[in-house]
Amino acid sequence: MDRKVQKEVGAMLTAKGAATRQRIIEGTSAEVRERGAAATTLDDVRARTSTSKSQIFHYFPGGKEELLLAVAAYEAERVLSDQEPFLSALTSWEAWHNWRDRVVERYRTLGVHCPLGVLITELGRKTPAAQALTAQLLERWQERLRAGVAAMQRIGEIDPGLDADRTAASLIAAVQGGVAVLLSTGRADHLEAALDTTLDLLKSSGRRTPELLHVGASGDPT
Amino acid sequence: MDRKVQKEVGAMLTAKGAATRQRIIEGTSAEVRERGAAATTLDDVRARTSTSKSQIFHYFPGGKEELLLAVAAYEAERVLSDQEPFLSALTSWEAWHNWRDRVVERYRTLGVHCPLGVLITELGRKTPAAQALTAQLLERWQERLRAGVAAMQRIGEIDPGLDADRTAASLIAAVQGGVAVLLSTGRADHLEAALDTTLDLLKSSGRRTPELLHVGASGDPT
DNA sequence: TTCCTTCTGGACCTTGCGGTCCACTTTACC
DNA sequence: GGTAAAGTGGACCGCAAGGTCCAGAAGGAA
Repeated sequence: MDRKVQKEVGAMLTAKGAATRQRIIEGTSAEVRERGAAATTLDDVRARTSTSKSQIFHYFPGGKEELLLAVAAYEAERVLSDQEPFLSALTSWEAWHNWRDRVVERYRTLGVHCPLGVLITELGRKTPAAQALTAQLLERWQERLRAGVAAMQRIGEIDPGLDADRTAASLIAAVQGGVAVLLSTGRADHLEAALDTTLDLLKSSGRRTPELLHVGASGDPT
Repeated sequence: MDRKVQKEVGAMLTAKGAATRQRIIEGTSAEVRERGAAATTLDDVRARTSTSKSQIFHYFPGGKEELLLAVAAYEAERVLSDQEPFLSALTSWEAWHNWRDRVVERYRTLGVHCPLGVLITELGRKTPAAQALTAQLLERWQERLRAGVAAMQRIGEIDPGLDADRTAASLIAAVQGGVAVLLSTGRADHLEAALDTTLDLLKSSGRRTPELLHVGASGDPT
């Protein structure tokens, strides 16, 4: 078996080459988080990763655009994996709250340096490829949430009359909106409020189903 | 009385000057909506507004940064005024739905060319002045929504136990999140879903108050 | 060892764009 | 109508930053 690794048609990478390529991606990723995509220059990347211009263009012939796209894909993968294991097992309210806490804590820590936010807002609008990548990420994310909602509906904790996909969409919007506000003001209040509010709706919808009805305790938002 | 208009200390504008200044702002605003702030060059502005470099720097000595800040302020004003008269009279569910329709329709029309989104995401992160402007806009917006929630609480349509400010915050997040998704995918589904979901929660919370209790009809989300 | 491919370093080119300068015109007030 | 301030046009500058090129080093298969 060949020790060289095939990247795509016609492109071979040695172990050393693959390492360099990865180093460039991760260095760029860090740079983008700190300064934004537009403000990140190839010279910054070159300095940070101890490489040279020729290497960047060797591994990313499309130049800066191709590099940023690779970084976006790299980050997109992390967005979902960072929410595990909670995201894949939203089968109890405890799991949902753990997920909520994970999301809030992650973005609170990242603050302005949210990788996805940066890439979505700076790349998504111009590059069709980046836009497709974003759309695909959101779809996968939403599908996980939809599955979680459906699971809760099955055990009677969420009103079966609700549209699971639409509900998942509004959860996505809650997160994205909270992050948007966080990015522009530095405060995570909206993120928490939006998630809590939406989760409260889901909880109370379950309580309202006939067989489990026990009204009176109107979901305390604190 | 002087025909010249005082702008700030030491700066006088004739009617002609004021008109030119305004033309520059509006032209830049349009350019930014179409291409983004970073991609908008002073030459674009110059061509579009039939002016010259010297005029831009005459009216905005701080260069591009000052110009964009002026545009941001101009747009921020429009964001709220575009939601009138609904935003200031959220005293019935009809008013709330009219407001919701106005927001959805506006952003659906604007699509990728959302002025606030562009400015928040491209300027907010770097310029402290722009960030302050954004924060202030969100605060004013949230205060209007908070007042609306409080009004509905007073007439028993929303659970008085809810934190009005926190609820308003989650509505803000719903809008911002929907817009964020719209910006990166071109679809307004999330915006609608998030607003509808949140409004449903508020409605059902009112229904749950003791004196108005008539359970069974679990808020149909369609 | 030999030969081919991949990898690396860095000088160099090109261009786009923010910003400057200065001469000239128009407006406003006396 | 004179004069000073405000408004206007456009040539020009400097530099940052993306991108090119080529010579040479390192690595792998025979």
